[in-house]
Amino acid sequence: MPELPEVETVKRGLERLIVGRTVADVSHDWPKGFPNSSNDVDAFLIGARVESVQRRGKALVITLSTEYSILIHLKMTGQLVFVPNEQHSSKSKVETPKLAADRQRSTISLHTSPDEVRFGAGHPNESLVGHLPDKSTRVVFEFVDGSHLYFNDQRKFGWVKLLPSYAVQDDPFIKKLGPEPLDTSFVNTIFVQRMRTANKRMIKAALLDQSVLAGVGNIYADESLWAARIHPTERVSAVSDDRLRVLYTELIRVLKLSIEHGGSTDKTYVNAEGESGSYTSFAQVFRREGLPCTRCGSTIEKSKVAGRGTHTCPQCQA
DNA sequence: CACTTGACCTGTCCGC
DNA sequence: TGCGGACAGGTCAAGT
Repeated sequence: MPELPEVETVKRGLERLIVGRTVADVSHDWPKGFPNSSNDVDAFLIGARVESVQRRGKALVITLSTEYSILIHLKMTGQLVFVPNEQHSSKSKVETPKLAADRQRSTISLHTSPDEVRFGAGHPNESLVGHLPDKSTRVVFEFVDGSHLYFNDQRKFGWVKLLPSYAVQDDPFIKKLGPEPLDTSFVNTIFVQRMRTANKRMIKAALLDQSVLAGVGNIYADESLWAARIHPTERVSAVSDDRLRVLYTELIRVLKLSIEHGGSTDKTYVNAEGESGSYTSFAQVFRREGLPCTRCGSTIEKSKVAGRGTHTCPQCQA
């Protein structure tokens, strides 16, 4: 369930790994891979050089030298995995430590949230790279040097679009997104303003609304509300500016903390090669129902708010 | 207008 | 061991 920090992590990885590479071939035998475009796709992709990788909310924008851009949304189970050329040619060889290290660095995990690791919804990192493409692979980009970028999506909720670069900002999905929480211009007064536009709604619903602000999903909504001691069902209108500013601070803190951890999976996951799971989640409430609140010891509860699984401390967020 | 529900999907887990 | 059903959650569309 990639949210802002996970997508940001992927963006940074892709920036390092695919910018400057030239597309040699693309296979996209999938309705949501480049819909509404048939043979044109190849014309604008093949031979195109990757100019930049950007993130907008939970979406990725890959800008190409053909003045076309690829817009990608990972939704729940999307992954983008880069596999360098050596992976294929060395498949049957005994893997050297150096090769193993290269492989670790080249793997970008989209299954970045702690629960994904814990509950095994994703591929274990160590076995993923050597076995691609697999049955969840929807789109494959091959670069001229023989490396590949795989778009995998178990549940097919995600999508990949190709559109002229000038049209990205007018794409319906991009167009309705609110401001980026981590922009330097997104100060606490802006946050309060944005939240007030959803004043009548439950505060969790407001946080999740991508048009209020972009990038917050279920995990960081729960985590930031817990940190700010605000109950998810509280109406925004019932929360003072002061408390909203606290929420702002906690939200930014949680998002940045997660990015520092490589997008909410810690290094255990990325470095999972042969190392047993000494993984520890930084999450304070998310998927911790039945466990003690780290702040007061009360038992974390799970309920449904705005149609989503919601985790709260009955004491701290009373 | 605000909110809920269902749809989109598939893999996993739980209870019988 | 198998099987049905609940569940996961980002986003959109339709219904209340």
